[in-house]
Amino acid sequence: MPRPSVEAERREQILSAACEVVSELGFKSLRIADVARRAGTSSGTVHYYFDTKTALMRAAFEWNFARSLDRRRDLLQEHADPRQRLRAFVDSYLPGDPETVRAWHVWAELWVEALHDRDLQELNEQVYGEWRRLMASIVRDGQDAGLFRDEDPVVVANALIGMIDGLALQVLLGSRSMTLERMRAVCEQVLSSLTVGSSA
Amino acid sequence: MPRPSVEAERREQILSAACEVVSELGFKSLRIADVARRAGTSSGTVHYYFDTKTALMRAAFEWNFARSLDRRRDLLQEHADPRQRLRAFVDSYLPGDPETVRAWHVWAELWVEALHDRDLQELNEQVYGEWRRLMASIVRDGQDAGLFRDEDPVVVANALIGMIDGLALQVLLGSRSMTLERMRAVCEQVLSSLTVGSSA
DNA sequence: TTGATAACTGACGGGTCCGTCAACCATCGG
DNA sequence: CCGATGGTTGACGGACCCGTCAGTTATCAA
Repeated sequence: MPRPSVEAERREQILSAACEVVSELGFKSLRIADVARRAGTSSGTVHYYFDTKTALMRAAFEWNFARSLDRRRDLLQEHADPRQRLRAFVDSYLPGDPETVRAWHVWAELWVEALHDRDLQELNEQVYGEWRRLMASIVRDGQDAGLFRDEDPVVVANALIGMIDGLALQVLLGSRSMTLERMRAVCEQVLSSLTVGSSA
Repeated sequence: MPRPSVEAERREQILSAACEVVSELGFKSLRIADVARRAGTSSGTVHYYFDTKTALMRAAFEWNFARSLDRRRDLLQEHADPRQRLRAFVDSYLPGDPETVRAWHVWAELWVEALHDRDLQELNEQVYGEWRRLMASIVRDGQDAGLFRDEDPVVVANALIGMIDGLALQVLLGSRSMTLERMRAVCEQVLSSLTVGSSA
């Protein structure tokens, strides 16, 4: 057995680079050579770890998802109050810091790519399912504590997630009528209308 | 002056074909030759009307938008009651019939393309502005009639549009947990929570 | 009929880029 | 020191496709 395996970290480097390039150039314009350069290696090495461009992108999408979850795992433990937990959770999805923006970009590329790719649709299904599960469970906690209105938590979660997706997209597009701050305001408004005894 | 101008209708044919191909294959995989074949003409003719692929796509996006507006223009006159008007408007965006689905596909491709293209961002800004203006004005009508809660109409419109965008995307992705019917249910729920005196 | 122009065609040049491959390097066990 | 194996490299073949262009057809005015 020669040379201690560097496979894990090299894969990581390449996937991270791939996400960066996708975020900057888009899937359509991504070249293997770009990813290689960004990862500080050669195109041959990229192909050594990922047979095809498709395989690379699929792995990059999965990696992007895994990291998104990781970044939020602790967050859910930090707040005992479901209202604050929900707020913090939603807040973590606002496309503010560069890392979150990058993740959103990759995410958006996945969506459009998945429109014509069954495998990626399956991946989206898992991701979306996980996200919805987390959101619905927070809502349920809040309702059990008598803090949120008594609507179907799954419906509420779907509505919130859909809204966040749609708004984030507009923010990412640099819309002047939907800036980060305005998105934050809309979310605040909607969240506070979820809590009991606040019809205005 | 030779041969009566066929420019207008030929452009229309090509743009329509372009939207169909984009919807089926995605922007990334769209070939000029595909559009030509779909339009029943040659690649040379496509280039006769549109200098570059980029110009073709930009025009196709604009055309898609114009048609979307046309399809809904009458709809807003049909219902005197703002509640029904809002419901019909939202309903017209549900990705049910093939034409609406196709329009959504094109729309989604525009989004992702626009992430890296200032010109397309500007186009998105116009479209989104128009949509938001329509939606907000319905909400305002409803509030004036004392039918809707007294929240900022623009915030409500943004929230609704964001939600519709996000949900439609999941439906288009063939999500098992976000089907057309479930999207319809979520929209119903949210819309009815807008009307006064309905906290459940 | 003839010339002019709009509309159209499809072959092809040229650029791009994926994936392959032959060669190379580094590190280990024996 | 040697062979084996994991890891790496970059050149290149070949496929793909945009945009050009020389040539063709259709329609009109004179």
